[in-house]
Amino acid sequence: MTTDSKRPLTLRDVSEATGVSEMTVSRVLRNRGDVSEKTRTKVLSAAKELGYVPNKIAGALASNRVNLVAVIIPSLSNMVFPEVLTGVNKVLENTELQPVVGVTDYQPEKEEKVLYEMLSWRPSGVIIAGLEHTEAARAMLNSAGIPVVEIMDTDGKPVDAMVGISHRRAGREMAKAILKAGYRHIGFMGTKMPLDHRARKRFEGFTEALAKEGVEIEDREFYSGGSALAKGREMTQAMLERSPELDFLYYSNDMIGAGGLLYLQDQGISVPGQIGLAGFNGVELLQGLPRKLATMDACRLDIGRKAAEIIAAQLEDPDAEIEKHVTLTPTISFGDTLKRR
Amino acid sequence: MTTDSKRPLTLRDVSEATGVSEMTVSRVLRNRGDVSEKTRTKVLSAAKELGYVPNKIAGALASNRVNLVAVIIPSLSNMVFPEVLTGVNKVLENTELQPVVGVTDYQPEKEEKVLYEMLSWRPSGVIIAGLEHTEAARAMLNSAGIPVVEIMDTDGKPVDAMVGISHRRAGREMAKAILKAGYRHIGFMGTKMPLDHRARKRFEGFTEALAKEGVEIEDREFYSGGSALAKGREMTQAMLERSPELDFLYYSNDMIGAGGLLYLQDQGISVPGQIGLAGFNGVELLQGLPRKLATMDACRLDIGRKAAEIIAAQLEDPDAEIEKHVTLTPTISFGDTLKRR
DNA sequence: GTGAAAGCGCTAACAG
DNA sequence: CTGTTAGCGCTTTCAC
Repeated sequence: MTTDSKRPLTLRDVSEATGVSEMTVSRVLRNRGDVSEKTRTKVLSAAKELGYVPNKIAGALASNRVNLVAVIIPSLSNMVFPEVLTGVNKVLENTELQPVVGVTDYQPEKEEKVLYEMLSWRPSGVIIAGLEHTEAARAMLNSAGIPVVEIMDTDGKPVDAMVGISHRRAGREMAKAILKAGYRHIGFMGTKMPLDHRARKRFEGFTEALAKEGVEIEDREFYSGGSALAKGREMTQAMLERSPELDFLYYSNDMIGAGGLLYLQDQGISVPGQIGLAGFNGVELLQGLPRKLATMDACRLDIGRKAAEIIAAQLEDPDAEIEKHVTLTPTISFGDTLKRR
Repeated sequence: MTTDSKRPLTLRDVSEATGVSEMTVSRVLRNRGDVSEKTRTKVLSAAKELGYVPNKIAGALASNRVNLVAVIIPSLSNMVFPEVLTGVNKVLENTELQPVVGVTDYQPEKEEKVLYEMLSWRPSGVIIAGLEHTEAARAMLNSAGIPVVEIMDTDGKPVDAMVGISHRRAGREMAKAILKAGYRHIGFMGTKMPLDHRARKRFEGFTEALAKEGVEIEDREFYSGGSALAKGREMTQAMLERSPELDFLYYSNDMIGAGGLLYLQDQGISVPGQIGLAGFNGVELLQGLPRKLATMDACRLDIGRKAAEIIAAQLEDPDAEIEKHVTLTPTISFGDTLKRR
């Protein structure tokens, strides 16, 4: 039976209960070294009986090994990072490693703080979103002496390794597809987030590719807070009332794009004939909407997976030859809202 | 400057760099006890200069204090738990405590494993979803000697404290509202998840309240995997083709409900006149859909907040009088898909 | 196959 | 205000 004593049990308790030395108990519990089958079962059953739970704090200190991987992301509330986490989990499940998540709310200072907190637990590796960090954060990553993978974005120089897509290129590709389909009067809607560097880079790539063909964005609007779907509706309505000449709307994420799509349908406006639409992300959630929004897959699952693989591989063999710059290529899906050519 | 040495710095390094004893350095870094302003600044600047990051592993072992709260939830991928986490975070941000998240995928064995892993880090408290756990898990929670709050559900007996809503009652209330509105031919759609006890309890409460008025569910369907929105469409179509006499559809979550709503609109079926609809959860995401689905708020943010408050209060003063059974009352919102009476 | 001793990096508890 | 001494619970290392 388990007892409800105040003090958690220690190896010593198990040792005393079995008459086996602490050392051997430790060996049994960790499956390390040879232990006779007899003592092994004795120890195991005693540990179970007593309800012994090992103290990883002490173990980590003594062995100087912490099987934790810090995963630092900006947000949990838009489905893209949870999906990255799923990818990370999938890979780490097959190892001794365990992810620990920290959230920064897109604030550099908070990122710095979260990173500091996490590093103080001496994790075995760090997976962190983005390539932009405070100088102090970069310094910490540099001197931590553990594998570091920066994820999501590859437009920049990583501290160590990076896995992601080029958001600049993603913006460019979408612009090209839109122009190729014949649209010329383009509006843009996105989040009001100066610190979302990836959205910024997509936007830059987008305008750059348009400019190359002599096209400029004719209207734009940014939002913050609230339900993205509703905001998409509102912004789309406002923009079309203001700029009725527009024939294409590019949204910085699929949720507001979906809101726009629903609005246009309500209005009986023909999509993609009269107006074309595109978003970004490939949100699976939206499958099932009356019409499929054109979008671009951000490879979130693969990013998480690959990042975890790099960490795991590097810990397994620090001298292994590992590809440290992984750029995935997002695929564009035309859906029902962007004419094909 | 920070150095890129292999070995992480220790207190001793800072001590040697300043000529101040380790103990005093420790005091400065933790803001504990009186230290002269002079040594204080000297230590602080040296620590910063060297890039010292404290080792919480060692600190925790020595002080027998770990400022971690284990938060164990079934899933990250449906927006309800991230929202609970947000509530937890909001409260813990104002304390020394830090949440660490574990995910169980709705599997009892995995829950047991995750719990074991987390307890082995000797957290200061546990917040865990649901009241149903394996016997071993319950034993661990019992003997951990730390505050435990079971969340989401209050239909059962908690190990220690609980915060949530009564899902049985939620199901009953919705049934009553539906009957009161005059609907009599009711179909049900939900996830195929024998282990989602809360969905099960809602269903039980629902059928029970119907039965009291002599009404039975006339058709039902369960799904698993895939995009909920799309599944909602498909299931709704299938069910209405099979059972055209239905005048109300009750969905176990808002996403499939929204899919159903979109399908009915496509078909030009009048809602809530010809058919009424209701979901569960109050997903903010869906604001912005052409019509608002009737639903019931699950109080997710409040649950997270309250649970964290209980943990924090209990740690601050173990003898404080704390309400350990908190039942929140979900409010029903009729939206545009359930006739009012 | 098993055990004894030493310490991981820090902090509690004292002593000055 | 500052320093000294003992551990925290485990694992490493070496001895048997």
